[in-house]
Amino acid sequence: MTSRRSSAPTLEAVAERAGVSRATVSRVVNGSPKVTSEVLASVNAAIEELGYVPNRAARSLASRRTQAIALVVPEETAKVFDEPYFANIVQGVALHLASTDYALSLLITSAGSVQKTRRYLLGGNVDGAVVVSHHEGDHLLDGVAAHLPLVFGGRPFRPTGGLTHYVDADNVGGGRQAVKHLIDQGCTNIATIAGPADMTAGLDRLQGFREALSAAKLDDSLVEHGDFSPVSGAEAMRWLLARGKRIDGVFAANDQMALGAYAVLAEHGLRIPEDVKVVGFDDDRAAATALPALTSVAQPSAEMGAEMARLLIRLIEGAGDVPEATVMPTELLTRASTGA
Amino acid sequence: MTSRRSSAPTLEAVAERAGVSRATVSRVVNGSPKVTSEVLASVNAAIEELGYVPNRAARSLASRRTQAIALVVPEETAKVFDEPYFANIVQGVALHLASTDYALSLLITSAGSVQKTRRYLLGGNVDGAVVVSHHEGDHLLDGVAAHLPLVFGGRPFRPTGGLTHYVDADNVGGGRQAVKHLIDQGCTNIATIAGPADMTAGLDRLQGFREALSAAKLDDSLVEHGDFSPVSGAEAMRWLLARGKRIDGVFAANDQMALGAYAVLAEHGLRIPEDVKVVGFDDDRAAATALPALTSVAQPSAEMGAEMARLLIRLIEGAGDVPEATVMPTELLTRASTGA
DNA sequence: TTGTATGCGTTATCAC
DNA sequence: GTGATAACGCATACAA
Repeated sequence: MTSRRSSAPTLEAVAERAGVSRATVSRVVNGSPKVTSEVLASVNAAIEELGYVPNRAARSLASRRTQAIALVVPEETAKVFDEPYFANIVQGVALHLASTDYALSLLITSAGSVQKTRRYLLGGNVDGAVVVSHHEGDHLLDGVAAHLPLVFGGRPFRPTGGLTHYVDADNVGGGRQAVKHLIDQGCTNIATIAGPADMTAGLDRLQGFREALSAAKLDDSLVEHGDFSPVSGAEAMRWLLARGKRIDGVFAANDQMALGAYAVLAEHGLRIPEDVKVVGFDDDRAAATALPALTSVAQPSAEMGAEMARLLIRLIEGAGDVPEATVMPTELLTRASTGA
Repeated sequence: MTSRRSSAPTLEAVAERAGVSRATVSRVVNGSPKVTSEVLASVNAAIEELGYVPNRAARSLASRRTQAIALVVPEETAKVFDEPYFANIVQGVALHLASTDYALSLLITSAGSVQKTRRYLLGGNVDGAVVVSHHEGDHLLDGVAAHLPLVFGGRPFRPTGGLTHYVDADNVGGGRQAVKHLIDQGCTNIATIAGPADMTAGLDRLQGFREALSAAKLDDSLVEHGDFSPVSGAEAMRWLLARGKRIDGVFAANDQMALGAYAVLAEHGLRIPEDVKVVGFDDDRAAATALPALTSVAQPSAEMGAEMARLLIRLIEGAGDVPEATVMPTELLTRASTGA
């Protein structure tokens, strides 16, 4: 049996204690400039003495603002919460919000709870939402953007009429960076294990691959798609080798697929990095501990989370100059797999 | 410029549309049994047509309940969010809550925001909280338990007078399990790299180590403490070897330290598992991909998160039979490091 | 600068 | 079973 909370002191109690009206207390609490320093002091004293803390529900009801934002994560994503990427996004968002006055509601949306999520978002529970999703056809939020400020993590698959804002890593640049590094290391026959065609991150990285090769006037036809899983990476690598062409460099759209390829290369008696150099993407935790350690393109996921939160708050507070797209720089971490 | 939300339909609008009073609509919304099926139908129709969704702030203000719970995570913990343990706890809590009517507020508490967190919790923003912490001296929540139902993740360091409930993994049993496995594999000189002395998880695992050795009448004096980091594991391993006694089995209180020990064993020309068998704890993602793959004790972290949420809700809803301690079973995953 | 009065959208206590 | 009506705790035009 736990004892129940003794009803908290209200604004009115503070008003009486300080000998002023409720309105004045409200002003003090909300930091209004129009209040005498004397009154301010006595009110603050009363607040302190009573341990007053404003009731959010009441405040939100009266002000029509909730001071809360939602972080929407699809269940499939949550299940792979151990992908550092998502965990870091969540962390970044939460950490930034901790320095503001906004609370964070974490929403995990399963296939069956789409309606529930929509209702939650549209039910005036939050002032805005950060959405971390990435698949095409997430109609989940169709129309919501018209009613609620939204910031997406990752470039949406299709343009959404100017009212979606998003924060993305520079996937094209990262892909370019990765492939350029392979070229610099002497590779001339470079293949890529691309991501699925329904995710912009995969497509953008592939484009980076093409741009780098085209700039160096090298062949860019060695392309196979995977679904970001290790087995799909192995599979793709098998197909690439089956083409019979020489391959001395591989750029995988993520580390998991790169590591999947490791095994297949070994099967074929190809050594990394002597025979084939490999670069991944994401700087998965497994990258550094792999043998050989995997060179990878890192994206600043925690910072991206923080940036999403920051932009959302600006949108909520009515800033008119919030950029539709925010692209954050990637970083190439060279390791043994490219002979670093 | 995003267009603003067109004020949502209120309960009153539904009432008018259905030709009944607001009270009746409220009853329908809250599933009261005292309502004619006809009225119920028409009200539901109106709700559907208007796309009505109740306003939480108003509801919470009137009912004095928030239908929200907080998940409190200390910042240091958040920073190691990539420890699967915490990510899984968060996931477990969030996923369970998704099947209920409760919303989840994620609170990351930094050293400087302790007061803010306390205010949030005591300010009637939530009906209860799940606290994932584990260090001694987290006075952060002193006294809060008296006002708000709380469920901790992990056994609190000191008893708290009967009003704290917690969910923990069977760390003692897990430690016992790990060491017993080493014994079964033929080890007779077993050492342990224990966790810090101010964390119950570490202490409990150490106790499991002692119990298993004592049951087998083996020496249990080979103990060195680390702080759960890889370097501390390496350090501890060095000290253990420096004692000059033969060691053919090592139980590390977590995988990170076990992997730290890997390198030191190699330096000393000791092979795993031929010369020394190693067992870790947590089933960190790095465990399976390590070379050799690390045998480890896994704890059901996602399930623990779900259980915490479940218990908290029962507390909130006044159940009197909620157990103070809930201990969840661990599982030994045998891999190459113990010659499996 | 400060106080007064009204409203925010629901729930809950009554009568009917 | 259903409908008025008073809270719930705070913000905010408006008056002073």
